[in-house]
Formats: sequence, structure tokens, C-alpha cells
Amino acid sequence: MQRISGEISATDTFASPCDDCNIRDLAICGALRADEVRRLTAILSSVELAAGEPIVDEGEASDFVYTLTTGTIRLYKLLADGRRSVTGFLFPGDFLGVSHRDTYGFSAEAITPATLCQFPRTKLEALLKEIPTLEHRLFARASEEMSLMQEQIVLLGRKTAAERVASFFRGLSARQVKRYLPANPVSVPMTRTDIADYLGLTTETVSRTITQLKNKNLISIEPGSRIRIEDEDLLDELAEAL
Amino acid sequence: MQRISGEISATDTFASPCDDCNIRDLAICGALRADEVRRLTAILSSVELAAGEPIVDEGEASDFVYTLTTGTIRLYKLLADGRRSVTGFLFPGDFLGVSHRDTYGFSAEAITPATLCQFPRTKLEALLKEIPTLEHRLFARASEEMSLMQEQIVLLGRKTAAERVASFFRGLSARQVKRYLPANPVSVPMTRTDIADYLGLTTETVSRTITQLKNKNLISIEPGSRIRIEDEDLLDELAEAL
DNA sequence: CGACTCCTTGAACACTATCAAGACAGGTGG
DNA sequence: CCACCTGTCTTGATAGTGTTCAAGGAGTCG
Repeated sequence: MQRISGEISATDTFASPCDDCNIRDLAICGALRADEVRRLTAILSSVELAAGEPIVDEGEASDFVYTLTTGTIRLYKLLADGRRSVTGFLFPGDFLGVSHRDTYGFSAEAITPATLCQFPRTKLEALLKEIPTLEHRLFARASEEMSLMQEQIVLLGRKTAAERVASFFRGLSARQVKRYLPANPVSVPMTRTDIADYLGLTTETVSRTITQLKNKNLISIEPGSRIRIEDEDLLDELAEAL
Repeated sequence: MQRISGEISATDTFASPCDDCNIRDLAICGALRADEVRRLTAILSSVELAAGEPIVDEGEASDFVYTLTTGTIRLYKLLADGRRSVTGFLFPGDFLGVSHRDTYGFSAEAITPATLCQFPRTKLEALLKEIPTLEHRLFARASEEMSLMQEQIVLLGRKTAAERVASFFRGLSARQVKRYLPANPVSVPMTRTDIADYLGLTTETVSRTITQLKNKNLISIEPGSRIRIEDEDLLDELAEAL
């Protein structure tokens, strides 16, 4: 089911790079020269996934780096007895597998149908050496991600169930804003179980907590897996415990 | 009490850089040319801290990047009501404040007396632009750190108290090995409260759990804040749940 | 419309937190 | 050198938040 198109040939014009991947929209390309963008375009191919399909497996050789174009992806790690920890969700524009390790440190699956750009690691790394700006930008992205991971560590280590769920919706909303989408009807494509494994809770507790937030009129449920933040201030207060 | 020596002048010989910071030992310097090491040395100064002293505060302008030379440091974030989450511990060779954000995302305090190398961020960033190898190495370090953070997320999200404590000691031991120290008598300079805030538990639970591990003869306590791993296999099994 | 998965709700339980107090250092000063 | 003092650590009893087990309801897709 995983459809990989042939490598997209570098186009002659700066104006029309990879259609599927829309590489010029990627934040990393901001300050690149036309020929640099062309070289980046030359090494990528496009991958399409159905909902639920795996992309990478923990421990597998990290031969590719990806950027997500459309859809949502979950990253997770498993314990031996099957306990799952969702370490993050990816949205369009996010990177997957950028690391200096030779195996992936987590597994990734598509939550919704998804489209990705695939870069062979060796070729990308060769390019990084020639275009330091590119590595600088990837590093900047990694720094942001590390900030988010630290927030998540605080959430998992010290927040209550209600605070976790509130933080979660607040975070989803903030990420929509970063993608120039409206802050408020928050799209929640992942299941309660995904959310639970992300927040260190059980499905039941997530469900109960959402009900509570609903009853307090902090949020409301809208059709199409969306939730609306009804009282942003109160939700923020609950999320941050500030 | 924070003693900052004047900037160490670049030495003429490759053989004698900053005495306090021993910069050539830093992993980042591995593939640098002599003149590059000299330029790095030229911008650093040395900082000494007493036990308990703060180094950086969350939210503060991130004007400096540090590397730890001697001692142990705790990184933490606070919630509004005082709940604390220790996001990590630093040991000699580790970096502090490497990020592309303009404020620190966490606070840092010395656990033991400590010595650090201080790099002014602006100067370091200028140097990074000129020496891409350096940025590459910092990025590689950041990647390792991200792996550790993901492990910590699994720990906080899905492991039991016993598994957390076992993982903690296992981790401390592994970090000693990375620093070319013996794996086994594990030095534990941090308090039970530090450990608790790091593992998402309370002091009491950490204490009780350590007692249990001791009673099961998985570990034993040695004088001088050291613990000895008596049964590495069983401890690993418990830690990883593998 | 039926089968599936996902979600919600209920009741009992368990793990860890909380509250409380005593034990054990480690450092200081007499 | 010893007694004291303070902070840290350990241990006990109780309570609470979230889990577990169980079942019914809602939404979705053939």
C-alpha cells in the first residue's frame, strides 16, 4: 500500500519544484539559493500512506529522513510487555527521522492518510555538508522540538490528568496557529488511546476528563473529530497551573 | 559566590589551551584544526559554582552557552504552584544552553561544587557559521540528548515506580561508562527529592523503592552517596521491562 | 443495516501521594 | 573530640487519583 513515486527529477525552473512535496514551503528552505533548492529537490521522492500504515520501525536502519506534507503521524515507543508511549504527533511541515543516529529511536505510523517527502539520508547528509545553512535550520527545528519535549516531561512528571488534557488541547491549538490555521476549532485526528498513550493516562481517564472539561464549559465537541475551546483563559490556567 | 575568571587569552601554542576547561577533551573538538581550537579557546571564560548555586534561570536571556567541566548540575522547570520537574542532570562533558532560542527554557543549579566553561552566545554563533564542523558536532550531541529525552518520556508516561528507579540507576551507570569511569559503584550526588522530581515521584516513594531494590539484593548502598549494582541483569530487566 | 472500532460510563481496586514522625548522617562550634 | 543542630532519609498509616475490569452506546464504513 505504500506508494513511492520515482525520484522527482530536478526541474529547470526555480518556480516548479516537487509538486507533491512543495519543498519551497518548508521552513528549512527559506534562505536557500535557487540552485540549492534544486539540489534538495533532486534527491527527494514522494511517499503516500493509508491511515494506520507504518512508516518507520524503532531499531530499523535510519536510511531516510522525511518531511510530512499532508496528514497526521504518531511517533511511539513500546515496552516489552506492550505498554506504549506516544512520544509525539507530527503535522504537515514537521520532520521525521532527523538525527545523527544510524537507527530510528521510535516507530511511526500514519494516523490519517498521509503524504511525505523522502530523502535518502546519505544524500541529504552530503548536501548538509555543502550547505551549512541547511544544517543550521534543521538544528533550529531540533531545538524547538527539544523545548516541546521538555514541556512534555513536565506534563508527564508533575501534571494532573485534567492539566494534561487541557495542555494537550492547548498545544494542538497552538500548532494549528503555527501552520497559519485558525486557533479554535481544534482538529483531533488521533484516538483516545493515542491521546492516553501520549499523556501517560488510560483511555478511560482521557474520556472522563474530556467529559469534565465539557461539563465545565471549557470545551465543546463539534462534529468531525473537532473540539472547540470555549474558555481559552480558563483552559490555559488549568493547563499551565499558572 | 559565582567566580568568573577573566577571559582566557588564546594561547600561542596548540598544546596549552584553557587549563580549567580542558577544551581539547570536549567531544566537539575532535576534528577541529589547531587554529579552530584556538579560536574557540579565545572566547571562553571559566565559572566556578558552590553547591546549590544557580547558573541560569528559566526565561532569562540565553546569553551564554556552557560546558560542564567538573561537578553535577540539575536542570528543572517549575509550575506556578511550586511543583518542580527535574528535566535532566548534567555531568562533566555535557553542554548547557545549546539551543536556538533567545531565552533559557529551564533553570539550572549546581548540585555539587562545579566548574563550567562559559561561551558568549553571539561569539559562539559567529564561530559556528565559520566552522560548520562545530555546528555538526553540537547537532550530533543534541540528537543524543533527544534520544535520552524520549526514553525519559517513556519512563514518565508508562513505567512503574520500581521500573523508574531501576532505569535511573542503570542510566547513571551508563553515563559513567561514557565518561570512561567504572560502571559499577554508581555515584549518586543528587538528593532523593531531586531524583523524585526527575522520575515523577515523591521522595518517600523513591526512598521506599530503593529500600525494596536493596532488599531484593539488586543494589546495595555504599558510603559516600554511592550505590552498587549487585545484579545488573535483574536490574536491567526491571528497568526496561524487557 | 450489521459489524466493527471507538468512545463513554460505572464500580472496585491499586499504586502512589500525603501526612506524620522518627532515624540517620554531616557539618559546626564549643 | 563530642554534642548539637539541621537537613536528608527512612518508615508507617491513611487517603486519593487514576487504573482496571466490565458493559453499554455511539459513530462509521462496508
